Amino acid sequence: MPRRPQTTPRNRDVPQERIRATVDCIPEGRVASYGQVAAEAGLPGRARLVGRLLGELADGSRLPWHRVVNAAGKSSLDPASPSGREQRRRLEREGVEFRASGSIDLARFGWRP
DNA sequence: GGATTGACGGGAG
DNA sequence: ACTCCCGCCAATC
Repeated sequence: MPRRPQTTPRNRDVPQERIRATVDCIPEGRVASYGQVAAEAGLPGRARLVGRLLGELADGSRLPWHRVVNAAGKSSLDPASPSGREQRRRLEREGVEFRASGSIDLARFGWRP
């Protein structure tokens, strides 16, 4: 019987491509949670896959990775790290406001597809 | 090939 | 708001 390839290089990229495409859909000035991105990509419950993917993006990626935050409306990066500050800088430039606690009001800035 | 590790999430207490 | 716990699963030890 022909064996069903489980994790060949080709089909490994399918979920990743769906996630990429979804992140690319988040409009300026809006944020989406990892779980939301996963669900929109047709991969409910796979929030961690979104996080892993974004973590592996090359520096020059044009994907709007900064528009993805966790379900609490906060960045999952260390705010003091270069990428953490970059994320906030980019979001603020798009008009996203941060509370003193560092969280974002998802009711106002959350992406509603 | 088992155990650990996460840019996560939701529920319970 | 916070801790603990469990489900999730590809990558890495």
